[in-house]
Amino acid sequence: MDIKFRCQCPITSALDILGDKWILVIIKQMLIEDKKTFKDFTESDEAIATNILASKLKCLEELGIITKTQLPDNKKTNLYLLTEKGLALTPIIVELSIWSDENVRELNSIMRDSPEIAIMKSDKNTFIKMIQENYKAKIGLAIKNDNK
Amino acid sequence: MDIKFRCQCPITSALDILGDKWILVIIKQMLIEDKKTFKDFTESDEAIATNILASKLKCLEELGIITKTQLPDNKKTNLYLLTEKGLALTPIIVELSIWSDENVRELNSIMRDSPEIAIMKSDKNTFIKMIQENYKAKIGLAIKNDNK
DNA sequence: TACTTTTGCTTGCGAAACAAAAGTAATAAT
DNA sequence: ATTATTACTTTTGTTTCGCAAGCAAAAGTA
Repeated sequence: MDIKFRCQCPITSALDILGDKWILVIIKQMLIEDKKTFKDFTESDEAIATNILASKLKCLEELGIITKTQLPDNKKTNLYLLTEKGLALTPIIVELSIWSDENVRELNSIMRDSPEIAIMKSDKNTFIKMIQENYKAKIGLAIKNDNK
Repeated sequence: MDIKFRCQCPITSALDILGDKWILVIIKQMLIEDKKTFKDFTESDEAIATNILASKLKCLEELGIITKTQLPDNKKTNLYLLTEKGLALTPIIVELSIWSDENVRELNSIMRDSPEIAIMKSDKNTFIKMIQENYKAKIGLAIKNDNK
């Protein structure tokens, strides 16, 4: 499962990792939809097939973008959590959000609006930090309490 | 060549358009590597196959992200240029650049550094505007002078 | 004017990625 | 002990990708 890089360009190299239909969707689900178990992901709106999910999670783990951990009192359920490298993708997710709001809505009639879009645009940096701090707080809880 | 949107999520909808191996690479080549003809693209480092290139250009045109125009004094060579919708992808390209510099370099030993990365990080917004203004100036020239 | 090259594609075919459904093995709940 | 849940794997397609070749129109050259 080794990544092949097409050339020396940093942007193209980023897309060698992120440039597919699912990787950034999975990151988004973890970051802002609170998904962290295999089952969480299978139940999302995007309806990813389980074989694709398994292979993408493995790939993300190998790249150091997520970690897979077991909880002490549950040997079945694995927790998939973003690393710092994964959290660092937040600005990209936010920019995708903004571009989509302004340029994709006209093409997708059923697209919902994000209520935070105005805040997001007016103060991008604090919004990014907010999402990241929020995520860190949540995974702290998840590990301590073993909650769903 | 109609796009199918997976769900109502704005981010996922953006990735229904941008989430593949080539779309953002082509945008990057136009935006910062000055590529604008079919031949320009085929000669790039990434070495895209011509059938993929043709289909992606068509798709981008249909989505209103690029335009295809002929020059008055050259009936053979088409010019592919970014629309405002395409130019609005600049922040995403810049964020990919930054994430790559910090997180992909360790995985791709042959990756080159961008000399502008420091400027990019220190003043993101002006850098984005600079790229966009630069592009607009260039296409103005290209249309007036019909230069290579 | 004829010829050669360039440009912008299309076609055909094999390989890889993606997708739907079913199956499995380990664990947890009843 | 039985059933359900979770996290996968396997199987069987389908779609996308990628290479090589081919081709037609326009442009350049003799």
